[in-house]
Amino acid sequence: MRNFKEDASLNTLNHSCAHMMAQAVKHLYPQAKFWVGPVVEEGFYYDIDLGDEVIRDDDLPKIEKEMKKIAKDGKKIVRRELSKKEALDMFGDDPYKVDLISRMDENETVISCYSQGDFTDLCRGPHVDNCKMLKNFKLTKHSGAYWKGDKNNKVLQRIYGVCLPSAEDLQDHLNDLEDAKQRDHRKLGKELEMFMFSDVVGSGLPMWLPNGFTIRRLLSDYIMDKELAQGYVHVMTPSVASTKLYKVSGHLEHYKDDMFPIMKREGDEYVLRPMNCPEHMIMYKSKLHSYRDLPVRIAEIANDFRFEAGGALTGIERSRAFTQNDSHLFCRPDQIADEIKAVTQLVLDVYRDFGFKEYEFRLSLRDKENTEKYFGNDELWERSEAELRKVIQEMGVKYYEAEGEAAFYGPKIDVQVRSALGHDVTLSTIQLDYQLPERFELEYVDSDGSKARPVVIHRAILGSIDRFVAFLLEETKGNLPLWLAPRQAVVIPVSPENHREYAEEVAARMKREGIRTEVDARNEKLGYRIREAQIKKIPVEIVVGDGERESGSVTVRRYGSRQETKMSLQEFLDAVHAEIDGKVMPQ
RNA sequence: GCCGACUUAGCUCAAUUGGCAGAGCAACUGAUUUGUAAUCAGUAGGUUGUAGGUUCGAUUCCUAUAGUCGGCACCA
Repeated sequence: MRNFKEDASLNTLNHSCAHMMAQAVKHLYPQAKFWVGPVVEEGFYYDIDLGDEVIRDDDLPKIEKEMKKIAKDGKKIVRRELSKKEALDMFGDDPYKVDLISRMDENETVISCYSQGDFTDLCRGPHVDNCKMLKNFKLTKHSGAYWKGDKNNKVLQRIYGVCLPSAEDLQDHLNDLEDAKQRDHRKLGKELEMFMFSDVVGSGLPMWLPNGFTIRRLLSDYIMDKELAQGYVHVMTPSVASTKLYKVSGHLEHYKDDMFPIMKREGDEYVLRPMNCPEHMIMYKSKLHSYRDLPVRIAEIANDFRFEAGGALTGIERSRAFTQNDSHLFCRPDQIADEIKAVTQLVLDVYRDFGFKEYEFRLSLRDKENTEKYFGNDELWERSEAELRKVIQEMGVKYYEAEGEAAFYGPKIDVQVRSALGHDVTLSTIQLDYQLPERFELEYVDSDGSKARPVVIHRAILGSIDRFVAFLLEETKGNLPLWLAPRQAVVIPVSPENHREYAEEVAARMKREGIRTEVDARNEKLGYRIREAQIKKIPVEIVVGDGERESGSVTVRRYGSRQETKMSLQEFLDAVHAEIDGKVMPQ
């Protein structure tokens, strides 16, 4: 997908188009006042104050029509540079522009504005020379957006659009967007019967159907095996806990409104747990640890519950009941670097196994201004941020830094991926935490016999299994690797009447060898049953008729291919086992 | 939670300005006995998300509510 922000010429084009849109909006809504209209990765938008009016779906075509008129009219676009005073004089009656101008540095910033016909707007530029270059645009969506991103502020009207050099480019781009919708995990999940929702069960509460559950089971086994090989131990803790626990951890204070409400019984208070770190802290504390025992790596495939805001729910990418592939590493300060490196390496290994190539490491730091969220002492924050930065640099992986993305208790290394719809979401996370050991008064006995405080590393590799499945479905378009496919093979007798017995025989052998196999001996034509198997994205289709039965062989066709290969049953089984064991990704 | 849109059969979608709610697929029944992406015929399937209201009459208009979708805010 194109990146309108990073491509310089697209950036200029879209920036200019944002202004042209503003001009059109001004023609149609004379009261309109404009905040900012930046270029973003998916195009441009402009935030507009329309007073009491709001933008509705049918308003976009009207604005587009006006924009077309302006583009056709083809006014020149003229740049002018202003002093701060001139700028304030010029835009003095517009509180939004005054807000922008007054925050500009008088000496360093050149304040510029661009004019086209009857419209002038403040802008850094650059712009194209003439409005007639802005003919191939489309307004894609609109929404309310809080002024300055603060929910206490007024809601402005935001209109999104894209502008491309040619009509063909624009059409291609719109087609790409349409294609992306086809691999939305919610669509694939429904079609392939992976999971479902019901408003009777409740919003944001996924139910995993047999196909989806099979994938979850396989993924859980996969990651637990990896963890076992690295010295993790697995535990299980309850999905409900006393609020006392979350008072100690600090979560109740920070996230009360994002948790399912408190349940009261027999004088006690309970919550559905939003995460499971505190339980692991308590487990660690249940016995005395020697410095020799560390690191202790406690892992759990844990169900957690968060009352996500209604507008945040997105299928199984973001739900109210989910399962974390969580772990807490209790280590000595001198072990931090090695542990984080091992975890980072595990992330890389896992992503390679699944063929993920498009992902970014993000060093998530605190926002120093936000002392409400990021409490604790500066020195500890600086130290832990520096530690993570050092390790990630030593690993030699590419990363970027993001302020204000840290957890309240410490900085993180997050691994970000982009969903089919373009959402930037966290898949894996590694978090360094000095706070929880403090709050839970964790200890180990050091080599000199004194009590010392361990450091905790929170980490999730698959992240939430739910979100991981969402991403996997989108990446593979539902064409899953053989080892993960819920239905691995279907055996189709050419004639249900004559070849059913042999088909059952082949399927029985495969099932005995652990291959998830079905027989499709329905009274339908072969072509029909092949088509169904393809639609269900079953990786292996086996056709058996007279020839196969007589020679004890099978004819194999793979998902997405039209090639048929006849081979002995044994040969076929060997190939399938090799592919499953090798966790081979589809090409 | 905020702004906007949507909700019709199991699924995907139709239904002129308010006038008897339809199609394809799936399901079921029968015929056909199949060699690589849809065999033919028939049957059944709905208080049009829910609750109110306007009207002689509401899928259509109004109000409330739930869910979904696109953004915004949030994301331990």
